[in-house]
Amino acid sequence: MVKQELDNQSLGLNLGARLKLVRVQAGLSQRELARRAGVTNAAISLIESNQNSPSVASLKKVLDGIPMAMSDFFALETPEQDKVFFKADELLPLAQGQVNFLQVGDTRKHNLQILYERYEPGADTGKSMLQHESEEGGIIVEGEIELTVGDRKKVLTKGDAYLFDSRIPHRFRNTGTKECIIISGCTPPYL
Amino acid sequence: MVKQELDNQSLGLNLGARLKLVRVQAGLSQRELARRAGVTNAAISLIESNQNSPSVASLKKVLDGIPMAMSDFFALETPEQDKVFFKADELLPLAQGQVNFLQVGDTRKHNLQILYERYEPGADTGKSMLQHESEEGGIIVEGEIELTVGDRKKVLTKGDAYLFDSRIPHRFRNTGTKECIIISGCTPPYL
DNA sequence: TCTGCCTGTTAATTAAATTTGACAGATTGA
DNA sequence: TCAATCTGTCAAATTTAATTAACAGGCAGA
Repeated sequence: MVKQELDNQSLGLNLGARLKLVRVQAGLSQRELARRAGVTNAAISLIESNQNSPSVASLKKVLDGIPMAMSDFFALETPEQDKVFFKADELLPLAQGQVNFLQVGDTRKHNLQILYERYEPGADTGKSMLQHESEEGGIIVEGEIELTVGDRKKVLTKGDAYLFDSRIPHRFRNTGTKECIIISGCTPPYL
Repeated sequence: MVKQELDNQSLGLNLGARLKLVRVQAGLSQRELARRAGVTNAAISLIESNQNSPSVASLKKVLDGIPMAMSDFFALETPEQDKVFFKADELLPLAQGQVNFLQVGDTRKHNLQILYERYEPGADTGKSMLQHESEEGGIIVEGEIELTVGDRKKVLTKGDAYLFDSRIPHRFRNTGTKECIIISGCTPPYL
């Protein structure tokens, strides 16, 4: 079986590209760096081609051979900056369980949070209503959801939508028998 | 067999202490962080007790559960800052082979480099003489070494010492039959 | 055109990280 | 006090990283 590149290039760090960048800028071959670092050249080859994710100890040894500090290494800019497009499997899981949230991109760099939300039948954001300093809205893509906002309550189905001030106590509950999928936005980001 | 703590706490990063610090400051238990990060609580326990060195991918997942950026994590100050005392096994290996150098501390934070140097019989820093913008000196602790500085050459034995301007071409060669141990200093740091 | 030496890659093995599934201690509420 | 639930730890099984030992391509010098 052919070895695959790691999913999502190790969760958004393009570790391989980063290492190759600093190695080449230091004017070192894989073998020369390996010798200085006390690891094998194969290890460096595999890291640079994103075929494995080195242990922190290994990466430290490698960077000591450059030499470069871990914090500087991870502070490096990479082509991943200002990412615009995201494959389905690149969305960041925020919650896992009966309620499932997948986030688009990095909220530390944006003022808008876009979520793919999945509620299993019976899933509920809880009796103690949510409240935060944001505005949020969304459109139901699949199934149905009972949404309570303040003293108003309504069951929304496929194609329906909502938009409200998140400071008003609110609650989502899947009262249907199928899973419910919602695409939503929130600003500023919550969660 | 009882599992040991990793040598030298993963080469000077106190990864376990760092992680515990940020986890506790985030008000999370090992299990809660594990759930958010999508790893097992055992993994976090082992990392915090320095019993393994996580892969970069794992550490990224864990920090995403905080959340915290890799660069910020490694930029954290730890009790390792301004380290004054070093156990024998905490010295940093710079060269491995016939010639063996162990460095005291981090030269990026100091202007003085202290080395434990070990030369096997026949070991030689090379015909192409060394030359760098420093001053260096040392004392022979064990065995004997032939030192050439410019046009002067001498065999030094236990208790003997040297001190010279490193801009003068120089060379160390173990002409004896036992290993030679030297403790040396160099400023500014070289290697 | 050879030989030698460099580059990076890769299959198979070894070593290590991660999960699974348990355990014991501490705390909370009935 | 008992049960339920939390805390962190750990041994065994599994998965993954790291090493070893090869390979092929490029390039310089004889």
